[in-house]
Amino acid sequence: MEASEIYKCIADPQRLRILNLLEAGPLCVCHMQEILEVPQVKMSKQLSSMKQLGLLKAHREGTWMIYKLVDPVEGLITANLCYLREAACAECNQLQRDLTKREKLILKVTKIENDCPQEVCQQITCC
Amino acid sequence: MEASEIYKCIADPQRLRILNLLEAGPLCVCHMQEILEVPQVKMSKQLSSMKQLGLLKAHREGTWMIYKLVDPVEGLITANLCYLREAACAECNQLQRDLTKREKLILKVTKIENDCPQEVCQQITCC
DNA sequence: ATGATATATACTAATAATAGTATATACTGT
DNA sequence: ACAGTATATACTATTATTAGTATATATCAT
Repeated sequence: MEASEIYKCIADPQRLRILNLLEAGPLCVCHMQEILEVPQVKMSKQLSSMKQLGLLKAHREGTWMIYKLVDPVEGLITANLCYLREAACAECNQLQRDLTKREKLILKVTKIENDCPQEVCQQITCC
Repeated sequence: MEASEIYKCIADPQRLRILNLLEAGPLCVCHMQEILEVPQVKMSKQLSSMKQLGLLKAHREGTWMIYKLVDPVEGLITANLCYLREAACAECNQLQRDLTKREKLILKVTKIENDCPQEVCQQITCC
């Protein structure tokens, strides 16, 4: 994959946030939507463009679609996320907040609502 | 500066190449033009957009305009150039070739033609 | 089969980015 | 003042990206 394609992808803050979330583990669309507070259409279109680009893959679990980063993760993505998580800019702080929000959400849907896609809830110790 | 602005900038291979060249030292417009083989208008417009963004600064030396990276160089730029110079993709290889071409050109204009902007030719041992 | 939930796609409108041509400016040497 | 070189800008045409609304598909529970 060419570098410019990757940069074009992460030049959109929303897409960068998606990659940031997924680097921490797979997530289903509706939960990403909830974390990022973005309309469904936009979410879906961005995910599909990233899938097409070869950064993400998806599979279905019931009515949920679970997205994850392809393995191995594109090095340029990893390197930049790593850099940004330490850096100081509005967008960088957002990435941290998103990860926190993700933790809380997974806990909620898993332990409290008991309604979590298997692959997502596996990330916490209860199941 | 927000990360997305920087990514939008380097998402254009041409602009990335400019940053790559300038990280090795200041250069005047016409020499960058020669190295990148790009029309004057395009060169000028890209430089001015990067200057406006706050990544570059310029000063005049006779009829030449010498561009350089602002100091300190934006960390995200440095980190990415560093990564890409080691990486393997068409654009990454191009960056290496550009640096070689830059060396040769500076040598030519300095030693052979004896017609080099002071700040540029300072980079080689002869003057 | 029907309704509910989650997700994707088609289509359109709106906006932004790029490229090209022509022209302008700044400086130098004569 | 004039010609030549280097660079920048204005304007226009073209193309790409994004956003929004409506609609379609897939799965599940009843």
